[in-house]
Amino acid sequence: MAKSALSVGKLPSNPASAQPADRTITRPSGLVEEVYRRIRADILSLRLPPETRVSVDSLARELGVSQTPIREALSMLEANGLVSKRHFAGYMTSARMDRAQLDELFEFRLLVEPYAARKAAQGMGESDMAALTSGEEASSHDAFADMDTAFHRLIAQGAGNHLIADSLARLHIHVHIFRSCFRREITEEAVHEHDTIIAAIRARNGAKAEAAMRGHIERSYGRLRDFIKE
Amino acid sequence: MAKSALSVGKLPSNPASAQPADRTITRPSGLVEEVYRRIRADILSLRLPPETRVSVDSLARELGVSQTPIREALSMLEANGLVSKRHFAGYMTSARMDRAQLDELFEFRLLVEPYAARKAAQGMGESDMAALTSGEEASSHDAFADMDTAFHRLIAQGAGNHLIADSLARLHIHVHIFRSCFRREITEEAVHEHDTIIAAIRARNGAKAEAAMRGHIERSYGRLRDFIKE
DNA sequence: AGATCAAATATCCTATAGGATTTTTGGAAG
DNA sequence: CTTCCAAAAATCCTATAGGATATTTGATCT
Repeated sequence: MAKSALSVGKLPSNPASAQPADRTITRPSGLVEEVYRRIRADILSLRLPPETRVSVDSLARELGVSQTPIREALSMLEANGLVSKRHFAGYMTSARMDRAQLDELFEFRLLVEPYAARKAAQGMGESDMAALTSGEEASSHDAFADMDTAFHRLIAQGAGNHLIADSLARLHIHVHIFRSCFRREITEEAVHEHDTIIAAIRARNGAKAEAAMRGHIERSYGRLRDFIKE
Repeated sequence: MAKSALSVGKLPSNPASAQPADRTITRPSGLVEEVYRRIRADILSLRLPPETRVSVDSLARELGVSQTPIREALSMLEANGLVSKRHFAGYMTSARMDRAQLDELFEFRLLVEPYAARKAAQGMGESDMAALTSGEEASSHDAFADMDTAFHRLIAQGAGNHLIADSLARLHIHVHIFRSCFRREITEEAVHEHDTIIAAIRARNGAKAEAAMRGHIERSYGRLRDFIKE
């Protein structure tokens, strides 16, 4: 994630990643980032399920730090839509997506991701293209979820537009949470669809990549929609 | 802006707005929100130009509050991409868009806004549609900038997808800042283009609205691009 | 004059404390 | 048994203080 004044929704990137032989001086980078990542990880892993109250005091005691950095981290999480705040009542993890939100989310993905796939097929770097993996070798649902996130992230980045990559990354967080609530999704189909997309991108076939991505998202929507009765 | 777990990028909405006869008890809503809006307004009005250092101490003295709420507000602004932080060095307003970022921004708008215009034409509410204004009666560049923001916001909301509305709103902030740096833009053309779009939407002509919006954004890009030599 | 380095200042980051508000608990009345 | 209300507990919100770091200033040397 390159520097970008427009790189809205700053998810503090892991400092230990993507720095092959960086000669920069080690910057402790502060407690806030660490607390941020900790809480964010807890939300993504459902250790903090949706609509769970998050107490500043409790977190301070649990993590052994004072309230100030925790409040800052929660403010950032709030700006990123992972928690919500009520005045004098504290923070709470956001509610799980309902049907209407799922619809909106996939409408947005359907608008942006096929376009991103086309552009990625046309201009993606060779190394990133080689790193694409369908998630076939995933050993668990959690492992597949992570590989799926990486798959879509790589393609979004391959489109060469930070705004596209960032907005899709932000949305994918909620897909991840939603999926984690229902562990019965069929991953085989998704793996096959991923393979089709990878093949189109490796062939530098933009139109085919776009169509394959569109189909993948539509089917993915169908697989997820059934989990909501409403 | 309706409540939405996905309503990422929470820009604390003005509490005095859009509450015609609300019977809810007055919630002071805290210093943080007020500080947030104050700093945000200062950035948008160029009272805090791009790449200006923002000192927590100075702000605390200037606003007469302690550092804690200011730090929280700045954390939110950072998550929204309006300021950036360097550890132990403080906050700084984000840099003005360069050519590459302008290109990415308008590529994104060109992808999303025409689609939003089509959907708005098909399903927009009558009252919102009546509120659409081209900005003809704007008396200054600043006034036109605000009306332009409202114009695009109404259409984005008319599309009925909070994710679309939110992401476009966030991007438009940067368009606003960019434009404010160069006050020589021709607004007459934009007004005319707005009128074309309004006519198409009022006629419930989705295809025409989409095309008109596409043309408007392309021309708007052309008008803004000239301000960057690089 | 320009560059270099050290001291002084300004600022940031985290911790702690006190007042204000919400939530919960417990008991009494219907 | 349920409902309602008051007191207690927990929690939040803001302010202030002290240690740590970056930035600036100013003097010295080449």
